[in-house]
Amino acid sequence: MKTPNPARRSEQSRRAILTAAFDLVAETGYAKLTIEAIAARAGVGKQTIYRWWPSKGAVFVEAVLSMGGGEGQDLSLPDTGDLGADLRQVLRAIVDEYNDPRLEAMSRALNLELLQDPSMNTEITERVMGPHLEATKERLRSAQRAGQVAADADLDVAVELLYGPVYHRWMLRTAPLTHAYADTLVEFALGALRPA
Amino acid sequence: MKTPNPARRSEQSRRAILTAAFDLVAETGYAKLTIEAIAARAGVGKQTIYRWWPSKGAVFVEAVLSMGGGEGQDLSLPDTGDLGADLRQVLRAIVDEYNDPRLEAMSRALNLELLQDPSMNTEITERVMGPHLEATKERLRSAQRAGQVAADADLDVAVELLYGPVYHRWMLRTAPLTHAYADTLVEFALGALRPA
Amino acid sequence: MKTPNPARRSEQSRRAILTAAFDLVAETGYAKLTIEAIAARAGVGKQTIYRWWPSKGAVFVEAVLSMGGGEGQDLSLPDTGDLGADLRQVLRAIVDEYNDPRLEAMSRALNLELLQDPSMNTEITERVMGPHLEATKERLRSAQRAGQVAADADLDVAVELLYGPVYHRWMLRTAPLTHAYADTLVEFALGALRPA
Amino acid sequence: MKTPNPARRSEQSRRAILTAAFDLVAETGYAKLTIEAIAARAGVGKQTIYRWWPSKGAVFVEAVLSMGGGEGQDLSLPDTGDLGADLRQVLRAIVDEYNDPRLEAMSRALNLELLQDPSMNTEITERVMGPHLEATKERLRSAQRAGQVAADADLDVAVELLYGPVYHRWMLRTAPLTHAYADTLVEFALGALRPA
DNA sequence: AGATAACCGAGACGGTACGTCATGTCTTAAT
DNA sequence: ATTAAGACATGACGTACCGTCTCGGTTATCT
Repeated sequence: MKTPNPARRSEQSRRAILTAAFDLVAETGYAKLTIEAIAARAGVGKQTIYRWWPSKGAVFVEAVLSMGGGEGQDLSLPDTGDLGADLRQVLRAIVDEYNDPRLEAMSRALNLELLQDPSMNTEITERVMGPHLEATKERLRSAQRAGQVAADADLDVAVELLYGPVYHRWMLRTAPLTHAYADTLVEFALGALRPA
Repeated sequence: MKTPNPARRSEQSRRAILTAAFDLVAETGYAKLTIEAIAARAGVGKQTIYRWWPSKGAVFVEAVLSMGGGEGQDLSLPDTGDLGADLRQVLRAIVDEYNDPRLEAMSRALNLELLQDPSMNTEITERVMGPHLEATKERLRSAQRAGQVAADADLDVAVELLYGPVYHRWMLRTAPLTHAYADTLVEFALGALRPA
Repeated sequence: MKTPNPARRSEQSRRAILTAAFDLVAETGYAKLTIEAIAARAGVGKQTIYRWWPSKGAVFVEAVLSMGGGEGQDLSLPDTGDLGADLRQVLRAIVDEYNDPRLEAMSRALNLELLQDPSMNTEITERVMGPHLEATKERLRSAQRAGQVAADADLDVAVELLYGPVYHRWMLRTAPLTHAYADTLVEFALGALRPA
Repeated sequence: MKTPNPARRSEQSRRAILTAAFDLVAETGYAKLTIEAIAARAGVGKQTIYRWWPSKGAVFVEAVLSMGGGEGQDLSLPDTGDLGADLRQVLRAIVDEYNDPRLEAMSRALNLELLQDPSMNTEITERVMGPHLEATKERLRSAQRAGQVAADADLDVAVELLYGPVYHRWMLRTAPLTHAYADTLVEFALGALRPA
């Protein structure tokens, strides 16, 4: 198994493959996504996929990254001074995303890959979810400076306090994800984080 | 396709299938679990599996339920009067479970199935995870009666406040799951839930 | 690799495969014969072919045997008492076969398989060509009894003296295969075999 | 597709390719000979092969011609005056060649190519086998002049009478190729060819 | 001497077929 | 009627080569 030379790589094929993968998931679902289908749809030989990606999961993750927004955008949270309002806005947006079937399917697929292939973990966590978590942490840091959040609060945990419950409810479908739920969560979080 | 008659079902085959499925996951991982492998290991015809279960996920879930503890046991939390201590004990136990490779693999498989097959959701959520959530809710209700938790707190959300973060951290592997982390979580939760 | 159980074998699939293989060679030539094409044409899974035959060559040979006349027929040469006339008739018939594009293609394929796969040799030699050689030897034996052939002549070699040259000329295409050529050959052979 | 300019052809690459092809057949057999393997072994780009040869068969034939003796040598048969002795010597040598695994493999490959690719026929027949046949014909012609062979005998057929049977027996493996067999063949041939 | 072609090595590309694996359906014999 | 056994059509897997197609890097002529 010799390693291919990236300099000679066909950018056209690369894009065709990512587009095909992304569209196929949107159209038929991740379960029916196959390397053969991607290759056929992209008008590409299977080997071209196997040459550059280790698994269909890797193709999909890269497709999501390069299609869905990409990495160049600004993910930072609003900072109006009203921490509660700002967090409510973000959590409501997340709830909305989970309620959008299209985005929900992508999220489902991403999490599935996370579970299936540990080697994929870093890729997904750091590049897809990480930035959002980091941005939220930044907003909390700002609030900390403003004295709205306890100075000694562990902000990594604080972020999980906000997102963990939504994630839990989404994964387990224990109850519907509503704006009211988002608001309740923010209220709880503020209670937990408030300075002594 | 006629529905089979459960009265004539071979209990011996049923047990052999569940045992085989459980052991195979433990030995080779859920990814390599196949109907054919289960049938071969159990010394059973493939049809016997297809006759009684809709998918390999269903076999696995039933295997986990019947092997791993089952449903007959008492899941209720300790109630020493010290809510913080009781919750810490539970969260630490959960953290320990996630750190046990054997149990972690099972949890992984269960969540994977959850993501893959929506029809499996009720089964898994209600029978595997539900009881734990319910027991925790019960303990919180007791604390509520004791005035340690705000009377108007939404206990469903309160439970998620405890488990959501651990779950989030486990799934995303953002940071190690430690007892200290469990304790921090309990502290935050108590802050969020304390009466006004 | 477990050996399959011939009792459960589908006779219908077997015939469909052999027919498909035979027809495909006739239509597109042996070079383009693939297992996939046979399976597709026969409406059969590839595995069903791999289960029962070791190679496409084996399928083809069995196809030729079961289609092209089969083994049940009488291959014995005419015995009019005039050895020369009888042999001329046979050699002319062989020359005609080699000149028939359809039969020539089959012969080509058979000989190709012979060269390619030594394990196929016995099968082809004994079941396809052997009977003809044996029948010819039988006719020569009769001539030997009639005193038309030297009593001590090695009949195996005698048979090769007749067929070897035609075969050589056909394979190497050194010159056209005509009835006159067949006659010349018989004349030479009679000269070589005549009693002292 | 423009025709390349032979003047600029790299002699070094040509030799490397032929050597690689020849050695690969000797080492792994003709069946496993691929253009890619030749190119890799020769340290040559695939295109260089495709530029100068129409098929791997053509490469191989040229390799055999340029490696195995070549065309410059004297193939003429001994002419001691004793036709039988001279022919026996030649046929025994041929039998020995067929019994040498190395040479046998080459012969196998050559005949396989003959069968597979009609366009290769002239090349192989005329350049590899033709000279031997012609030399033998020349020896017979000499014998004809000496009155040891019938004046009206068709010498093309006479040559086939000698080589056809050996070839037949080799291809079909109907019986072992021995010196005794070679001698018998010569005896038969002399009987067939003797003047009336 | 400098330009400019051709060939060269390397190897990526779209394809086709390979031989294997698992799916879910089916048939058979036995219990 | 259920079972163990396993053949079947289907479809995807990951690999091997095919023959074509760029790429830069040498030659080797031809201005």
